[in-house]
Amino acid sequence: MVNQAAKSQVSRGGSGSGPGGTRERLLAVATELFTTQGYGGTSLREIAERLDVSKAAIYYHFRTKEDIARAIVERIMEVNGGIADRLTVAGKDSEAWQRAFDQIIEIALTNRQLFMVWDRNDDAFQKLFADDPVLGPQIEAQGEPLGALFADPGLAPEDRIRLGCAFGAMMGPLVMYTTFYEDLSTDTLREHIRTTVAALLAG
Amino acid sequence: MVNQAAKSQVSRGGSGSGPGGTRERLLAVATELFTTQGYGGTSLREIAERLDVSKAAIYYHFRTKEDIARAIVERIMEVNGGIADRLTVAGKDSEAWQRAFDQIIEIALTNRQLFMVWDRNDDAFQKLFADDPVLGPQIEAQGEPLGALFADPGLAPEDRIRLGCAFGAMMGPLVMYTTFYEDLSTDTLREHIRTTVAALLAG
DNA sequence: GTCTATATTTCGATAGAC
DNA sequence: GTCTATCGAAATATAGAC
Repeated sequence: MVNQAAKSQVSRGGSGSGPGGTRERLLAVATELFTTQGYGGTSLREIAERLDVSKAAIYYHFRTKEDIARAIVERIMEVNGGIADRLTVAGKDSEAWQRAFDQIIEIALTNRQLFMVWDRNDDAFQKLFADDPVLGPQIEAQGEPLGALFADPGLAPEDRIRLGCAFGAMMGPLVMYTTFYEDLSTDTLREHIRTTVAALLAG
Repeated sequence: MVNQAAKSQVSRGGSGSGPGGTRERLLAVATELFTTQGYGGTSLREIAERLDVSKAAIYYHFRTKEDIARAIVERIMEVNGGIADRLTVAGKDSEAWQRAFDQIIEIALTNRQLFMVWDRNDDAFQKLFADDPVLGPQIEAQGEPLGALFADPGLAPEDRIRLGCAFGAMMGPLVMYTTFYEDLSTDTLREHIRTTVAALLAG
C-alpha cells in the first residue's frame, strides 16, 4: 500500500507527480463529474474512461472511491477556513461585511470548481465524513460561522435574510449560472459582482 | 401495465389516489432523496425503505426509475414555464424586472422543494430527457429565457451580472441555505427577499 | 504504474402468487 | 396493490502479472 498522504505533496520532479500527473488529473476529472452527476451518480468506470486508463489503475492512487471524495473535501476545507475567518472577524458590523465580502468574492473567484462541487454534494459529503475524526470536525467548524450568521436569533430577520441573499448573489454568476458568463474575464466578474453585492448590503 | 398518465390525475375518491396515496408519497420521498443524494445517488431500495414497502411495489406505480424523475421534472416544467413568461415579458426594461422578480419570488416561495431538486439535478435531468420528445423541448424552452438574459451580448456585462446576482440572491435563503431560515414565516421571507432583491436591482 | 481477470455486493427490473 | 423470489447488469474492490 502506498502512503497517500506523502503523495499529496509534490515531492519529486519528473512525470507522474506534478499538475499533469495521473493523480492530479484524476482529481480534476472526479471534481468535474461529481459536479455534474453527483458523487453517488458517478462510477469509477466513468472516471477511468475519461482518463483513458483501467478501473484498477485508480486503486493505485486511491484506496477507495470515498478517498477520492476525501481528497477533494480536504481542499474545500482549506478554502472554507479562510471564509469562516472573514465572517467571524466581520461580526455584526455592517461596514465590516462589505470588506469581508470583497475578500470572500476573491476566494470564490479563484476556487470556483471547488465551490461548485461542494454546492452539489454538500449533503453527501457531510454524511460521508460526519464520523471522520479529522474531516468531521472541520466540516462542522466551517458550517458554524455561516449558521451563526444566517440563523443568529440576535440579528433582525431583515439582516439575516440580507446576508443569505448576499451569499446567493455571489454564487449566482460564479457557481449556479456559470455557463452564461464564460465569455467574461475574471476582472469583469469581480468588479460587477463586488458592486452588486455592495449595493445589496447597503440596502 | 397500468396507464400512468391517467393515474396522475386524481380521478376517483377513496384511498390510494389522493395526496396521501402511495404514488404521491413516493414522489415526495423521491424528491427529497434526489435533493440530498442526487438522482444517480438514490436507489429504489432507499425509496422503498422510506415508504416501508418492497422494491417491487414501486413498479406498480412507475415503469422505471427514470419515470419517477420524469414525473418530478414534469411538475418542475409547469412551474418554470411561469418564470420564463415573466422574464420574456420584462424584456430589457429595468423597472419591469422589479415586478417580474416579485412574481418569480412568489413562484419560488410556493414551490421550494421543486426548486431545490432541480437545483441539485439540473444537469442529470437535462441529460436524461434531452432526447425525450415532450420533455426535451420543454427543458430547452425553459432554459432559453434565462440564457437570453444572462448571456445577452446586447446587454452590458454589468446588467447581465446584476440579473444573475438577483436570481442567486433569491435562491440563497429559499434554496441554498434553507435550513437556516426554517424559523421564519413565508411572509417574513417574502417581504425581506423582495426588498433585498429590489435594492440589488436598483443598484 | 498500469493491466487483465475475478470476487462480491448492489442495482434496476421482471415473474408470478396473493 | 403489495409481496417473495430471482435475473442480468453494473457497481466497488482485490489478486497477481508485467
